[in-house]
Amino acid sequence: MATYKTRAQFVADDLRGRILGGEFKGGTQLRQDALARDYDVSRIPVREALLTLESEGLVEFHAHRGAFTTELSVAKIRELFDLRVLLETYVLRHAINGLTEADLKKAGDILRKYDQALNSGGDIDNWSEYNFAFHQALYAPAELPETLSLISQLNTKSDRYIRMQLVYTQEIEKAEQEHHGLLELARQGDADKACELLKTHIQEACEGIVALLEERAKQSETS
Amino acid sequence: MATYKTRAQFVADDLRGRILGGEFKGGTQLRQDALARDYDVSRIPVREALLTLESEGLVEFHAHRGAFTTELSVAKIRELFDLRVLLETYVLRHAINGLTEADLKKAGDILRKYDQALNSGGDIDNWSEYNFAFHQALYAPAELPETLSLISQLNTKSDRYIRMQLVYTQEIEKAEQEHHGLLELARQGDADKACELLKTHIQEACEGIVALLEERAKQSETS
DNA sequence: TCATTGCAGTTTGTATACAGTGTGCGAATT
DNA sequence: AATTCGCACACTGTATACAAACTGCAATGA
Repeated sequence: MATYKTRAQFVADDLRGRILGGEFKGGTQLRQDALARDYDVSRIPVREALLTLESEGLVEFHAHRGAFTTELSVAKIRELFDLRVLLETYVLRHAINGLTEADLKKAGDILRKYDQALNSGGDIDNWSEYNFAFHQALYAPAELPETLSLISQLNTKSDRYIRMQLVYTQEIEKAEQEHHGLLELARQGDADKACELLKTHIQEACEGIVALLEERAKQSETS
Repeated sequence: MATYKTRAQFVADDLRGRILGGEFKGGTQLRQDALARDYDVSRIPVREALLTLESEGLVEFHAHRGAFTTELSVAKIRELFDLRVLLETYVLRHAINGLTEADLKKAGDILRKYDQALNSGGDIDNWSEYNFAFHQALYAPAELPETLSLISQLNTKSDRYIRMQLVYTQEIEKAEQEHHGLLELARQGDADKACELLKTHIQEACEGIVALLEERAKQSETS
């Protein structure tokens, strides 16, 4: 969370993007030496970056065998999304109370920017950022930084799968509509309905991912 | 979470204990060189340990100025305890459904061991471990590993303050009684009452800590 | 007197170097 | 032919070494 950029942090940020972007499938070994050559740094900042990613749950260390990208089971994905429902409805409820015009405008601006990017054929990397930015903007007025940090953690862990779903299904438009709905309910101050919508928003994404994963599992069985 | 022990992990574990034990007050600088000499290792594992502790929220890095122990504001403490209520009642509810005799016995055993340690004048370090072990035993049957991990995070962040409260007030006996009550309600399968008790158990601890901190703030003002 | 600049000392962040441990392949044995 | 042993290689984990950056103090100037 430090505001400055060490080499280690640069590597961590870039590597996170590569993992979330799907460049490394689950369980692949990340060799420190190779990564060090990739980024033209020594292995020390690479190790530190890997440790950071370990704490984020994207990577696991094994004794004297180094770091491997993690892969989530369907059960864990379900658990993560259930947690997201629990925590995000919790903050949304808190946020809606103290929502100002400025907050609504900010969230609306992000949403509009995102609409534009979408219409002009924006790609997935941007989508993740916009999606996260919108949710954060909506949650920020709750002034619960620790909670937001937890939510951010959960998102990081599941982001790979969300992107996967977006690539293979056409869920983006639907998510977009739900975002507009969410913003409208927030504007009206209807916390119950907003939370209900948020809940189904998250749960449907989860089910989409699970369906996709199980279909894949079947395919690799028969092949 | 790797199961093996590198020097870095040893340092991290020990240092965590020292921070939580109150050896370093909030905001004190942790010099890598000094720690390296302390543990008779080079600065590399020390740095890695500090990075681990940073991800746990016990330490903060500042640009070219190294690591400092963090200090929580009253608002953040309240937020953390509110989160604990939310997450712990959530898992307790799930756990109570699938609770077996073996689970109850395990939790009971821990509680008994803890009673013994308490009667023979056990100290605070042990208390933290026992307390955590008891809660984990009670929550484990929920089979929600990610959730338990989040709860564990929250506990780590607030553990310093819990210990402080226990040192300065005589809350241990009360907590102990509540633990027994919790176990009994779990045995009866009364999720509602158990969650209610857990909620007040956590909230009262929070209020105790906040009262203590505010008293201290007043004292340092007048002095 | 107070602010500003420059320098020395200290500490971090990283590169290089090295020792220990796991891995995989081939030889030897049954 | 299959299994076990051993050796060479590869990679990790850590120590040492070095450069950049920050801190604090002293000297200078207004």
